[in-house]
Amino acid sequence: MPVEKETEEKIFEAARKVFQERGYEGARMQEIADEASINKSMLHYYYRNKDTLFFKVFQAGVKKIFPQVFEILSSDISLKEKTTLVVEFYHTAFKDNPQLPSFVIFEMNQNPERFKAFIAGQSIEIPEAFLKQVEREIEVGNIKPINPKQFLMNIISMCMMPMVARNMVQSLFKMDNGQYEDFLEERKEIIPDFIFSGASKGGG
Amino acid sequence: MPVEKETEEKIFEAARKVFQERGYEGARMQEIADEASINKSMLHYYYRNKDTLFFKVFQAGVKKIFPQVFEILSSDISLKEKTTLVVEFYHTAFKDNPQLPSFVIFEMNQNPERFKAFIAGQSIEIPEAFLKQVEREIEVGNIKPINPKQFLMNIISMCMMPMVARNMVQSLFKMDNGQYEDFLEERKEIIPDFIFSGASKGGG
DNA sequence: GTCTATATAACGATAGAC
DNA sequence: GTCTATCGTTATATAGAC
Repeated sequence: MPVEKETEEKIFEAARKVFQERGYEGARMQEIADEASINKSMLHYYYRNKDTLFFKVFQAGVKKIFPQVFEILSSDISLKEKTTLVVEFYHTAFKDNPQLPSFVIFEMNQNPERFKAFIAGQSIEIPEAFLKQVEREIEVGNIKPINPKQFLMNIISMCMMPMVARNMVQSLFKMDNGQYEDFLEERKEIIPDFIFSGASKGGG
Repeated sequence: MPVEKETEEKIFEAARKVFQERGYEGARMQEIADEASINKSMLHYYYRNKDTLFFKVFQAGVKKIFPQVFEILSSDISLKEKTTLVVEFYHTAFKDNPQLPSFVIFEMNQNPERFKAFIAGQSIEIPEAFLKQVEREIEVGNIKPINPKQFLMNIISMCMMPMVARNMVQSLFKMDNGQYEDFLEERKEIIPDFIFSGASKGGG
């Protein structure tokens, strides 16, 4: 059994946890080593320095947030079905590490230039097919006129904001962890309904 | 003219900028001093240490985000009017420092215990009157049944997410600063409409 | 590959002259 | 109040034995 691979993965997993919890600046190499139960020097042996290790973690994080959603958005199903699937994805994908969205968003704000190139390099791009589909649904008269990007923004916002601002909202709503998880679970049904029907009983 | 007050405020303003840009861990006392064009020792003379200075900045930030919104929410106007006012508030209040929401949310996630007491101490609390109003509107039949907290969460999400995740969204949508500001401006009208009418043309 | 020991640099904070 | 000089600590990173 190759011990190298095991240690390398242990380090990565520990780094993922610490970086997501504390951010790049707040993370300590020593804490990562402790979390992985290995010697601090091993971090440098496997991943030359803090920057390299961080970037691997960040990169993996981005790949967990975008590609699957973009795949749903470019698939050949109705707008309503897409919405439901996207909402469901965001409410299940981050159950094991709820801090991931917040981590990626914050680090993106810290260093926009650094990651613009990264996004451009990967095929991380809003699917043109989705934007066209929204426009078509408007022309046909199924939905009301709206900028397709605004439509998408509304969906993403309602999904991610409660995760990104979890501690703030949880404090304000005076909920414990269990109650907040129920709150999030409830949103899986509420959001698609809210998007397509709105709040008014009579409709638009 | 009392020079003390001037210097103290210059420091605070510089600290606000640097903390909001880099976060607590990323902020450097030297950078704050440079930003304020004063000697580094002055930071300690006026605000004992980094923690004290940070807390003052954070505290001021929280007070810019919540009280005014909660005042709107507890005022004696219709649900639709409240929604419009809240959306408008969030889209004008942070034009001078767009990073404020992101800053408060991130630092809240970093240290939840530390600020729960602070929130409890201040009268920062979801107005009971607002939640009751939503319930009443449901009973009367003006809006469809929904958990009032979910209703509020949807509004806040659609307002704040585009600011919090600005660099991420701006990269994905390939917008420059001007285009993104137009995008945000457009949301002032879109969000209230989206909330009360939804996307479907026929309504709910 | 894994350890101990240490180099090197940066940061927050203070002392003390003016 | 404001400055220079410096202390004490902690962080990343490396050298070198095993």
